[in-house]
Amino acid sequence: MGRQPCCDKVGLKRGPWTIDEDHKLLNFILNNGIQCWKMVPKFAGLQRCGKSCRLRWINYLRPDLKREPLSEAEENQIIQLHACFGNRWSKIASHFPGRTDNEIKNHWNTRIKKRLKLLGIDPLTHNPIEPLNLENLEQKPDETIIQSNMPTTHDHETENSSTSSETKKTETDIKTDDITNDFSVVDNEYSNLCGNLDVDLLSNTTKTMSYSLEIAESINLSSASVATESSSNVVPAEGQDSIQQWFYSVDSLFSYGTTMSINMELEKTFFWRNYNH
DNA sequence: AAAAAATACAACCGCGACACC
DNA sequence: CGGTGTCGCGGTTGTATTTTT
Repeated sequence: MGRQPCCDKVGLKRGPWTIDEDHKLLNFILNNGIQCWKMVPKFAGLQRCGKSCRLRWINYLRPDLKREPLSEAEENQIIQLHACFGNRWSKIASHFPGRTDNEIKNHWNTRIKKRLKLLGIDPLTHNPIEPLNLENLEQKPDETIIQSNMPTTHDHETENSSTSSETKKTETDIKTDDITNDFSVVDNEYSNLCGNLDVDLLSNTTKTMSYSLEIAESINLSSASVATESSSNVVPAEGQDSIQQWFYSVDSLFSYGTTMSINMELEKTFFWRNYNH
């Protein structure tokens, strides 16, 4: 037995709203508020279903909506958030007061996707669009790929790298059995670290990650990607965030092209863990 | 100037989540 | 605890407008 439709569509009007309908709906909601959308059309005198009324209110009639077109700054922020959240439009829209998820979704589909393609970036994965590197595909599983892209403490010339790694391990209570790749760096090693870090590969291969943040630093990443199709499947472990959530939580600023820069707050020790689940 | 194609955006549809009974 | 109703979300479609041929 299938679910019943949300409303009886017989006799209900569809298609574009008229000015008169808008006035009725607007006046009703301003005077009575919203208790139950199903009841709204009935009491407002509209031949519409509640769902249609809700959509019209949210996307068009709400008094707090911004009417002006999305600015370039907003567009850039949408790209950044899309890299973090994927097609979770309501989540993205929640960062833009006065903007709707529908508006942002439409803007993405009609403009931003083209803009990214012109820049040579795949709007789905945020990866640079380039031919597949078969050599890379033939590489061994996760840890091999990541290790080749992730710096290790001996890549850096500091004297205390190893000690910081050991120190950090004692600060976590994650089961080490699951860990296939650990590293940590200290203070001013970030530029080296991130210059070699391929975030895209990491998001494809890393299921979960552990991190901690404290001191303001600025780092550069060699790849302009954080979120990918596969990374949308990331399942955060208890007490941890997915890679997308992590990048968002540190308020990253992406610039598209061959490099991506991120301004973030980092702890003295930046600790990255990779798991095979 | 007219037709065709492209674009932008409003609106609809189906589904999952959640609350309530 | 399962059934039912409502809401909200994301994908898709429809249509008005603009641009191109």
